[in-house]
Amino acid sequence: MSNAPDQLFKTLADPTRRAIFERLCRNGEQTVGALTAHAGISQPAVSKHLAILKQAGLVHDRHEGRQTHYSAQVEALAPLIDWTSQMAGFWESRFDDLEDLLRRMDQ
Amino acid sequence: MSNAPDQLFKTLADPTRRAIFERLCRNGEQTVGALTAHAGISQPAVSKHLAILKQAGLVHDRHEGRQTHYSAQVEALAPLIDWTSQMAGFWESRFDDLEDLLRRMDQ
DNA sequence: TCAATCCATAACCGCTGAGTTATGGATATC
DNA sequence: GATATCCATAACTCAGCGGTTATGGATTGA
Repeated sequence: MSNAPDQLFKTLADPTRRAIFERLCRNGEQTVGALTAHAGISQPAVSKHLAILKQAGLVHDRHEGRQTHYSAQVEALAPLIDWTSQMAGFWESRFDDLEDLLRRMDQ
Repeated sequence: MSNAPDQLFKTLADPTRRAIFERLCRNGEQTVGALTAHAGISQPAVSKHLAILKQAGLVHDRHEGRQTHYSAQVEALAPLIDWTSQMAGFWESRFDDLEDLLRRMDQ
């Protein structure tokens, strides 16, 4: 089982899949048919992308008759933000260590 | 040529490559040999990962004799932060009346 | 100078994954 | 009930990518 940022990065690495997610973020809930109309690929391909996005928690599906409505779950991006700020934090703390070292050397 | 977030996502999607980047963030500048010692893969594989990280602007290399020192460039993560906050922003603004109207007109 | 070390590149290989077409189940429409 | 539509899954293909070994250039040390 992969950790959260790993799955998020892999899921969002594909441009087509990211475009679908972006569209759901911009325009809100969409049916598979509407998404397929703009994706430039076949309907099964879109369904597969949606399944992967759902697996990553990035989208939510709602069944209504024979259509399925998908919507973005932006909260799922949280581990990505965490990872990024953690990396920046490591870098910053190293900088702080250097600053601290230089300050002590100065005395 | 792919846009910035696309290259970042693809580069960071590989766990081995991301581990190398994380190590550089945590521990600062490292030689290829030091990175290879912890990566669990061959030295050429590490060099290839570093080349891809460099291509994405995520690392910087410094040649010193026969060794090459690599260091993380956390600033390169900026487009990732931008993209994430943009997605969150779209999600927020979907409750705006004008955007909602435009969305329904588009369908 | 000769040998050893460090790293990058080349050439190759197996697997993953994104796309396709085919199909079927479920729902809507006639 | 018959037909059409929406979507998901199955089966398959093919390119790209991450790994390997082989090799060589550059630098260091004996």
